[in-house]
Amino acid sequence: MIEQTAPATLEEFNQRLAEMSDGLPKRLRQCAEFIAQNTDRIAVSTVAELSRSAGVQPSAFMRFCQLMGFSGFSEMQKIFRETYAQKWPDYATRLENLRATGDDSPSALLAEFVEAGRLSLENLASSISPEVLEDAVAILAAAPMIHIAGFRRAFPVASYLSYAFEKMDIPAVLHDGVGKLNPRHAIRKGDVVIAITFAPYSQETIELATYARGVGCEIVAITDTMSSPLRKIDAQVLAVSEVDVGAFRALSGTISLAISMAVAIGARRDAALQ
Amino acid sequence: MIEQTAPATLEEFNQRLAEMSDGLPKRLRQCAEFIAQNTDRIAVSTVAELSRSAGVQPSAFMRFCQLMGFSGFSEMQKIFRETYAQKWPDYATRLENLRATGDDSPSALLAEFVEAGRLSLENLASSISPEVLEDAVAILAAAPMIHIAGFRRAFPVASYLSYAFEKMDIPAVLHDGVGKLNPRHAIRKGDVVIAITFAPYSQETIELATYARGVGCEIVAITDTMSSPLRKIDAQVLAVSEVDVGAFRALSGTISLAISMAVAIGARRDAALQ
DNA sequence: CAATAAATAGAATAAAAATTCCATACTTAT
DNA sequence: ATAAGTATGGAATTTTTATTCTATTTATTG
Repeated sequence: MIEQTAPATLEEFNQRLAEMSDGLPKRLRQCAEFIAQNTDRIAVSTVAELSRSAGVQPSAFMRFCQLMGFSGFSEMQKIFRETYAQKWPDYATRLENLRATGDDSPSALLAEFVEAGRLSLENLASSISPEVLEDAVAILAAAPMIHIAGFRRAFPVASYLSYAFEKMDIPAVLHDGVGKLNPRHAIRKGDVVIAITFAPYSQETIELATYARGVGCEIVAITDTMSSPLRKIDAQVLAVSEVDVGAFRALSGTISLAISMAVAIGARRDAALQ
Repeated sequence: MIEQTAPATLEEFNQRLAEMSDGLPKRLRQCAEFIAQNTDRIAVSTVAELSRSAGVQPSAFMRFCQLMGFSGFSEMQKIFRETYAQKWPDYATRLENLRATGDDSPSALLAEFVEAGRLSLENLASSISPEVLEDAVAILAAAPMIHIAGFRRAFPVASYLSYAFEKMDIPAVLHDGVGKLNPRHAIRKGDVVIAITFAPYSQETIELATYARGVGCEIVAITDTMSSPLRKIDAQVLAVSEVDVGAFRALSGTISLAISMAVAIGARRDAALQ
């Protein structure tokens, strides 16, 4: 055996695989070829599965792992599981570590939020179904009046929606709770309500949505995946799972979803006028 | 226990998770919440790893799997390992797919905003200097009172800051322009103003900041790189360059910066009390 | 065409992981 | 305040998975 150091990254792994695969005996070559074409399966398969798919014995596959420079299959699998896990790091643990090292500098925190934001955006891209979004936009584009409800940490999202609708001359009311006025009289049958709330769900939003549903309004909900009460009132639910940093979240995903929706509604209305 | 059929797809899984998570005892709720936010790690982790990250015992985690309708963890893991292969052509491709559904479809727009948000966050991470941020945090942590000014599209950021400060018991006032009252009388020497504005710069924010500077307040500005008027009044400037999509922007970078700053200030104050 | 080295298959063993079980702590209702 | 019913933590057990060993086959070379 010539090489001793194990590849530590995906790049090194591929390079190693390429260098190695000349002049390999039959079964080992089978392994190399199979892996080259199914690299992604390493993370989620067992030796037995992979070797069977490659048409070799488990022991042959083990020898292949060792030739690649790893002590065995588990060590090789590790780099693939970690590469995968990098995209979904465990924030609870990472914060724990950050605190442990005493590193609560503002820029370390910023890095956390940036990373959390990026993750939320990636989640969003894969979790929002085009159909559900399309339905929500269709409902809102047809609304004579849009009511926006979102308090506490959902309020920034609500206010940005309100800003966007104003810019595009779309009739919308932001229910902001100023003066503790009861806003219900403004909600009429046929209007549509955008309700934004996350656990712990704010009572005002739920009540407003429930009331509106009662008088025959459609509800578009921006909420989280877990047990949102808005699911129970037959709302069109857009689920966003934001990644928290400590007790706060960056809202990146939620705001992106909201603004996309607003712009899509604007475009839909413009089209309808022509 | 009422016997339920196990979810067979990701959608069914999420649905099940949502309907289940009401009235769950503590540990099982911890499992549910952890899994809701870390669904993708199921494929590449062991029960021991997941339960440790969720802060529960392996046996609790097993009970959770069974409540979800599976015979055990392995059966649950199976559906994630099987769908893994389809997810691997990952983020780039998913965005591609989202875009492919049509040029002005809501999901294509969403893809644009997601991408813009990611770019902004990357920019932010590399363009904010740790020293400047540190200075801003130091100034704000020492302030007897923080005034927050941000209107129009900066208002969501301002309101989120206000929310965060309230949560952490930090004295702060959001100058929101309700009732067009003149807020200046509330600004006293020694207070600090956070001014948030982007081109085209809103007059109210500039005026407020200028006035405050005049009476001896320090100013922390969140603004864009180009020739912001706030640079002229000797403010501590944090520059964010957001990427626009059409006439709108996703605000991801700005909000992430703001919330990190707020949390850092909170930590600094807590430390000072001990 | 031996003689030797390399490669392989399959069984045996070791290690790790999942799953179950049970004593104990906690809730809830009376 | 107490008993009945749940929920929990931790250890014990079972199952699965990785790894090693060895007899046998296949290739290589003088």
